[in-house]
Amino acid sequence: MKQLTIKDVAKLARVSISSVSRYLTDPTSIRPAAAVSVSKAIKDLNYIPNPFAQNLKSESTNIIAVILPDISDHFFSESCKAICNLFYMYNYTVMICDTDGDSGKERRYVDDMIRNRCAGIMLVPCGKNTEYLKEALSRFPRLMLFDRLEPEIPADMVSEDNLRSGYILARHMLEKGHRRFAVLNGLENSVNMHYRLNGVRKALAEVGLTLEDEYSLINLRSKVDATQALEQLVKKPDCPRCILACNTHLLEGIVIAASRMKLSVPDEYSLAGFSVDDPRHLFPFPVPAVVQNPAALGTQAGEMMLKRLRGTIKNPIPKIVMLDTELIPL
Amino acid sequence: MKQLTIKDVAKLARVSISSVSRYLTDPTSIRPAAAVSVSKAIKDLNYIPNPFAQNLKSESTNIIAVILPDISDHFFSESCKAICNLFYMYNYTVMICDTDGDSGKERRYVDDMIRNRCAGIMLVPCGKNTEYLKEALSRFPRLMLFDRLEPEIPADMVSEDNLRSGYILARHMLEKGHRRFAVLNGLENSVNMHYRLNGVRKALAEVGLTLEDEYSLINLRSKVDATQALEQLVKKPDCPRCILACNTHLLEGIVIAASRMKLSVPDEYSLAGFSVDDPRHLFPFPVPAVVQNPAALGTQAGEMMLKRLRGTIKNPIPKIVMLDTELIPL
DNA sequence: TCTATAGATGAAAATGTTTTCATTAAAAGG
DNA sequence: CCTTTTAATGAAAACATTTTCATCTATAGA
Repeated sequence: MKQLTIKDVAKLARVSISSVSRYLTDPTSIRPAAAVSVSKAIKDLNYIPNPFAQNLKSESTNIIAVILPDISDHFFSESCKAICNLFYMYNYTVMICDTDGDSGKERRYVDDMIRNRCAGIMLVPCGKNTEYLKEALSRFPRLMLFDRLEPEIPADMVSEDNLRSGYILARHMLEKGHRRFAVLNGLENSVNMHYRLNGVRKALAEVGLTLEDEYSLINLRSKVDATQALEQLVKKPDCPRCILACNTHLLEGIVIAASRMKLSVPDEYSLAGFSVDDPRHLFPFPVPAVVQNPAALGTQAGEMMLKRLRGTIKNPIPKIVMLDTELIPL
Repeated sequence: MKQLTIKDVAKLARVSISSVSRYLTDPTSIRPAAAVSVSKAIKDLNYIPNPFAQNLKSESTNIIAVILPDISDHFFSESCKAICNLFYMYNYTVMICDTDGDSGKERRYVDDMIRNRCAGIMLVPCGKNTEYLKEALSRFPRLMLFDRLEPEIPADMVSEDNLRSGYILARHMLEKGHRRFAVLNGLENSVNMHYRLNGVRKALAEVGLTLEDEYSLINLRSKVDATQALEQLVKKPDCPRCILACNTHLLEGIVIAASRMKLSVPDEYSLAGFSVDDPRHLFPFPVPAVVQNPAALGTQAGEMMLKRLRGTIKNPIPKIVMLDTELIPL
């Protein structure tokens, strides 16, 4: 079965190929009578224009590539959903690529998408070997980053203000009277982890305190890691009574541990941290938390991309947007 | 800046266009000396073949479309990740489309992807107005369903065996001596919800029991709904002591409620249900659960698609695969 | 009624590839 | 050394569309 072409439509409608093409881009651009018969021919034949032939001329697609480390992470999947919803309204198609945190995959996806002439690329970099991005940007300027900042890369970026988030979280617990903290952190090579930890440190420093090395744990990779870490921590005779978990997974992990050990929260111990979802619905006892807003992040980043696509922002200098997060207090 | 074409490469390498094209598909198909100079020309010019021109001839892409109701749902995002990983190995690019459970969006995405000549479509139907799929299948046979069965649609399908899952879950609790159950269910229009509930009913029927209408709740849409529902339930004087939650979200919801009310689980009340993640890591007390395996589902479905794409399965009759789930006992 | 102008139309060129086909060059066989 | 076979090559056609340009038709203005 041969492919149906514009030629077949033209023949059936008894007009020229050009007229059919014109009808496709703007039905009012041809004689009404002709428009009717073209329209009928398209329906009758069930004709669908070949997008490759179209793109071959127009030299661009309406595909937005979203490239990120882990689509199964709730934070990213929520961001994605917001991005998809936004671009759906503007008739773009969103393509999500999961790099698994592998810089090789990331690079291949970026190259692939540039080759495929996508309209724009929204990237959450994995954080390793990001040098190639400079070269990619020079070939393809419609590339932006979100969630994770890469200060060296001259691209638009949208991120939550993790430094501030860490700061206000620690401030809040200080105001509650806590003086000694244990902090559970994610992977060492994560920019956001560093910003958050530095935020906490800054708040402590302001009141003349420092974080004890023994109680600043890094490279915890999962809920289970956090559960086990807390179980170990509370065995120590002088364990701090305020435990901060610097990402959602770790916070969920220590809440499970606390529930299991039947710790009295927030009386005996206080837990606090970062959470993607509202901690008031998520946990059995009160846990103050900085709630992240992945949907807002996705929407903001998407809107920035849209502006670039439409040339609303003429200034070619990269723009960096930091989003506020909200602290749900005790 | 004009686009760099194969012509430029040919000129620089002092060979014909055809030779360059041949080199691109198989470098050994031209004289070694020529191959070297073409290779050098490509590098020097930083030439990238135009995929639209390529596709225009070959009339297909290596894009797999995954269309599903909610990418922010952990179950689906895990499936997606598995699908992405699988197809990455085979040099396909995966395109994820979020329909938001809207049949209009779903339909538009399916049409879009067919128009864009994707290699295959993997769809989780939203369950409403699925009639259009028959027509779509007749135009485009490389369309399959996963996770949710649509018995009327003649397409390949891969799904977990939800009837059996509901059955073994209820069996397990019957064996533990329970006789009266409360069951919390998701949305009424979900096929899977019906299969699961019917599985539970079947197990009860086998020992001469029936589910009390008053304790079979449907249309619970979220964790919070489930939390509130359990809080109401336990107020009733004759509330069953075994509470089943027929999806992950609801199970998490009732666990939170039980923790808050400090119910003694599993002594005073027994909770059980369906869970995407291992309940032993997820909950503070023992909760038997049927663990779903979204990654396995994605991989199985992806492999079936791959077989169709390569023509390994010649039989055009749709194939239906049901995956086993595992019960993590008390 | 005739001319000027605007709008609609179709032929043909252009888009960047792959593939076919005829030709040439080289290698193998006698 | 000549013939046959094989391999490599380039010109040109094909792919399905958009766009340019010249032509034609009809309307408006005088």
